[in-house]
Amino acid sequence: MQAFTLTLSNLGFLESVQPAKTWQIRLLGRRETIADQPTPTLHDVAQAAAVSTATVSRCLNFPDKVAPETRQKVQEAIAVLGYSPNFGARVMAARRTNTIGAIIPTMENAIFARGLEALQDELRNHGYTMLVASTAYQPQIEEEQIRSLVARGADALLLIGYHRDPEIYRFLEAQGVPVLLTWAFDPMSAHPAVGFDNQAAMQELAAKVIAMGHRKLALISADTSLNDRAAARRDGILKEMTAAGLDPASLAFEETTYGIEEGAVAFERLMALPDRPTAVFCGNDVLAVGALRSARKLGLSVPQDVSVVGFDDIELAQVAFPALTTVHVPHHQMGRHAGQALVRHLRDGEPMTSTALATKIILRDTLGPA
Amino acid sequence: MQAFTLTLSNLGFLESVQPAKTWQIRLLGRRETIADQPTPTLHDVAQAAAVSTATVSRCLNFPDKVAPETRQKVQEAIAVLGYSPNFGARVMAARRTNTIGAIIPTMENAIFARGLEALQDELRNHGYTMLVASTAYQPQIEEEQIRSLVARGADALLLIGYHRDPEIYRFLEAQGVPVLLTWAFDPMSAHPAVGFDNQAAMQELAAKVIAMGHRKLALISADTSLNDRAAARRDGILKEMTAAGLDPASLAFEETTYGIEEGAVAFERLMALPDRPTAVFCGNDVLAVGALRSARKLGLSVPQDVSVVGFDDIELAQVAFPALTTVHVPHHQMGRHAGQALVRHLRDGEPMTSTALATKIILRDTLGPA
DNA sequence: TGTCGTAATGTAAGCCTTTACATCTCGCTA
DNA sequence: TAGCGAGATGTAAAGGCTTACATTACGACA
Repeated sequence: MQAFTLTLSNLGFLESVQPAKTWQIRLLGRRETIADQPTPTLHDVAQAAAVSTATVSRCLNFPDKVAPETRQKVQEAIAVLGYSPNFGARVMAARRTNTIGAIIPTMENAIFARGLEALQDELRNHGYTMLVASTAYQPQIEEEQIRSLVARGADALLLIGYHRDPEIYRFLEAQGVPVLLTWAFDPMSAHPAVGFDNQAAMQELAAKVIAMGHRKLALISADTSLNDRAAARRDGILKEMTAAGLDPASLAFEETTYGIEEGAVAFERLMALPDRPTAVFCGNDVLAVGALRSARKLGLSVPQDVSVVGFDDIELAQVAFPALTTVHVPHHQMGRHAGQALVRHLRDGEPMTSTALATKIILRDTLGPA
Repeated sequence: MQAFTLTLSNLGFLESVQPAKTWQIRLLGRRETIADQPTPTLHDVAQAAAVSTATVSRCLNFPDKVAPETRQKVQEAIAVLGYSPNFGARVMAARRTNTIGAIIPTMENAIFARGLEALQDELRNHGYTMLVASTAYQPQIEEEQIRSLVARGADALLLIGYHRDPEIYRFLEAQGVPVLLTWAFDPMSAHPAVGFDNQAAMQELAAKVIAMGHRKLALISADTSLNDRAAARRDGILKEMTAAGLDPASLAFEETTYGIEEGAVAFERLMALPDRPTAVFCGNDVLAVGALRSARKLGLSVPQDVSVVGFDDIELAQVAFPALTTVHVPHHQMGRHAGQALVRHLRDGEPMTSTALATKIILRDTLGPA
């Protein structure tokens, strides 16, 4: 496209010509440059290269299927015209998009970032594009995003956790869009998932905490009615408390939204309790870091005065001071596995496989004896 | 779609019928459910509602333009069939997507997360969808993502920083896709941007640091050849050093990739220098937090033994210990402004407006006298 | 030299919407 | 009662690409 568009787009004066015209172009809906150059199409390329549209298309999609000299000509034409295939048309004709949509609750806090980056990497290597959308933990935004991504022809969707309106699963099935769930793993569910058992992981941590002599426990969690991971983690604690002969009802429970500030506030409330807990579980590291900050402010030392444990093992955890004891989630591995499952399903038609990954407790400096 | 697809998708036995057929369907490329239900189209809805496709389309796009009873009928048909408009076809016919693409260097570290969330929010409120892609700081992945998003018909693009192959800007202009740059602001550039002056901001911080008596300065930065923000920040320090009569060449300079670990390693190298710096600038908070961790490990106290300052003021900064002195970037405001500029341009045809936002130095606990 | 197979290329249908324009139906007005 | 305008709906073209199928060219083989 070099010479050609260079010339054109650098004729600076054109930019001030006929502003009204620019507006009209917009009304026409045709995407054109200010110089009224319509976006080149396959057809234009074909003409420029003196071949048929089919050949150009093949050049783009199956380069081996066309003779080297022809390919050469076509590529030149593409370069000269600055051609870029129209995705919409392409999708419509081919009925596939090589696109996978990932919908996550939030982009803040980097909770999902690492796994997603791994997923994108895996998908890219196989020619798929990943599109991300976030929902701010709001179910109705999630539904909107799901519909949007489906309408955009996503070949498959990656969603976080199990909990959502059954209606949505039905819609997805009606639309024939495969779904892979992640960040959770429920052996009882029929939906394929690549994740880990939130409940078991938290239970294991709870066992460790209780073994340290803690009897007065607390939990700062995200809204468990909307977030199945949070609920499962809570249940893990409750289960272990029961197993250890503790009254599950004695768990001091704070529900809040994710955020450092929120974690800090919840922690303060907990510390103001008459029968102050000696160990505070946090639904994730972000909340835990808030709790840590709050403890510092209250003049409580961790873990001498109170133990704090998190979940996720995001970078924050090792940077926090004191370094946070938490549950390590294999984010990277999870993203990779999910990508592989998706690709195998889409490309090779294999059934989507579920995988449960192991978590690991990382003992750092915030858990001590009661 | 309720009743109908409910029935169909719940006829569990269908799932085991003719697996070979499923494969064939995939070959055909037609997205169908296992029960061979082709995805319903506008046409199907029109038939079911006994109206024309135009009417259905109007129902979807301009509900007021159709009579209430007709609308009712159509909506029922849509529900019964589980219809979802085909985005590709829609884009092709309407030649607009109401989609804005945002391409960021990374999703890790939450550097861009906050601003993006604000952007998405703003766009959503005006009926636009934001699509995010990340580049892992690799120019050629960025180019790929740009082309991909353009091909997908993004009505506009939001990119980070100025620095990229001029060829790309030409391509974008040839395609008639407006671009808004952000996270940077260069009054000299012709490209519209909503951001802040990285150089001036860092220079201001440098002035503060030098005023504290520091003479031996160091900088841990991202690759300045690929990242104009990093380069501008470095230049801000150099400029202030010159202004203060310090030799800019005396700045101990460590280039590394972004990451806590990387920051830690670079900091260690710096501390091993014969003429150890007393103040270490970090290109961003992530690196700074790494430096802090490293200092702790080396037994150096901050800011008594060495001062450390960051840039960005992401959440990490206030959670770090000691709390990090850094430059506050108005992420949220930036996202909102960017969204507004984009919407005004796209919807009202206004020229894209540039905005320079103010940064602010946040004095916390990591900067002390030399 | 005629036939055949193969590789390269061309032709044209079809994918699903939107929308300009045409048509129809009413209820009014003159 | 004829004529008119407004509102509701229908008709059909267009939009850019892929791909099944048709065609062509050409070398090999009998």
